Amino acid sequence: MSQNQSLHLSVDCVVFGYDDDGLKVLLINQKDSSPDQNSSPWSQLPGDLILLDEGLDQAAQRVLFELTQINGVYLKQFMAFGDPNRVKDLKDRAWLQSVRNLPEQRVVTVGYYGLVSLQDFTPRPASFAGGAQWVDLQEVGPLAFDHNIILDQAFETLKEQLESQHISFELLPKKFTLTQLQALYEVILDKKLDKRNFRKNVKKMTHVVPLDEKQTGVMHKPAQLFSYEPRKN
Amino acid sequence: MSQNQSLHLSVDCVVFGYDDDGLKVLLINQKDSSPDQNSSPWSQLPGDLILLDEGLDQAAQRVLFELTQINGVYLKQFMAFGDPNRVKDLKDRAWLQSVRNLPEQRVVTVGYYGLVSLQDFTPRPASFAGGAQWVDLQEVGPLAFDHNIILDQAFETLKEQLESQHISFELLPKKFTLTQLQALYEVILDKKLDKRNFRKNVKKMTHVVPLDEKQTGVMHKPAQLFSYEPRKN
DNA sequence: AAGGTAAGTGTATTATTTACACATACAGAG
DNA sequence: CTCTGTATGTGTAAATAATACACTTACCTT
Repeated sequence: MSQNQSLHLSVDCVVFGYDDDGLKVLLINQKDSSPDQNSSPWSQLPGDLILLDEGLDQAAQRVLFELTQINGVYLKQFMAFGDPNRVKDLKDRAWLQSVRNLPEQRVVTVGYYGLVSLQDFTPRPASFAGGAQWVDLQEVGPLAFDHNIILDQAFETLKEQLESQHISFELLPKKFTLTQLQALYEVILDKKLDKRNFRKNVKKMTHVVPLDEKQTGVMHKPAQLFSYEPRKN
Repeated sequence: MSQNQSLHLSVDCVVFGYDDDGLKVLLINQKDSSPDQNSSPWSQLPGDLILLDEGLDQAAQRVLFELTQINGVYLKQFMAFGDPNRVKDLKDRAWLQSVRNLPEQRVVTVGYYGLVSLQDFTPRPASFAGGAQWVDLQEVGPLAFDHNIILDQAFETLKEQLESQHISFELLPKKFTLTQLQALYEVILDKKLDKRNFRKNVKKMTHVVPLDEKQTGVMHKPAQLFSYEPRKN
């Protein structure tokens, strides 16, 4: 208790996005502001230090918005990462020096995961010029810091909580077909599901309600559209 | 990014203990080192600031040992608590001033929950003179800071993870009867279970193995003893 | 009008969960 | 030694949930 035990605290957001093309994660590119050339620009999860007067959930929302212009998505804390050396790796030094007052200071981060429907993102936020991009989960390369670990852990948590929490609907357009819902489950759980049985289960979910509306413009029998109506209780 | 965004980080341990008498939680009493009398000594969860060179899990183990002499228990991170005002309450000021360099500094805490078998704690660590005590979950009063919230959240997490992780065995003596195991489940889940069905399920758990040993000194049919043998795989 | 495409639907089979009652082994009392 | 009290230990039938599986329908295109 004698010396100053202060450190930095950040939040990192693992935002999953889904469209018919598969499951993506939102990454940003570090601005290559380092003077020397030998450090290539890494991708990383959107994250930054929290402000001294904001709560954690609030910080996650703010940071995500500042870095990607994405607003109001479902963000849920899933784990804190506190390895004393998690930001000490050589590869990460140059960038830290360019953006932080105290680049050597230890940083503990709180991980959040979030979910968005890519269909509802039309058109994409202009600010994506800023370096944010949706990367297919299969194609994520090495990230800055320990962000690969954080991403893996977030995905594990997503799988576990998919059925218990009502998460899946955040990943779909507001109006969706049961086939879309099923495809989403299949991507996340990584296994094929039986169409009939799946639909039987959905019928039990009282918060998935059919709309008076059908798919249009498809060259097959148009599907019934559904929406998610969370009941407060 | 302009000003210093350092803050304090602590760990708090919610250690559950179980004996035939019920489910308890480990609390410590703040030493009443305040000069003025009008601040009564609060109970709190064992917790303290982390050191700058230790990991979070490591910090949890150390802090728990320093405050209660309890060593090597299963401790699992469950949530970070970061309300900017969580240590700003009037009731907590005096104590903070007596133990911290920067009593006004914001503290974010990472919650861990842990489990011990009270039967295996015979006799109790001498150091419990230091003010640690097992308090029946029903009888926990108001705690310092936001520790009631942390406790509730830990208990929720315990319930959820009881079956998926192999947690329950940490709460029992090394040799236990199936009736003890069942009673534990009933306390945590807060519902009665059917004896036969419960035993059927346990038979499926390959890591619960019968010993060549029976209960002695009981005035009824002695129960088979079991132990928990985690298989590495 | 015909062909291509995904939507939508029911039933039989199997596995899992639930409900339920009596014989057994020991300790203590008489 | 016998009797009584007490918690242990065990099986089966009924209900519920999970799985496997194939054909008709509605729309679009050519």
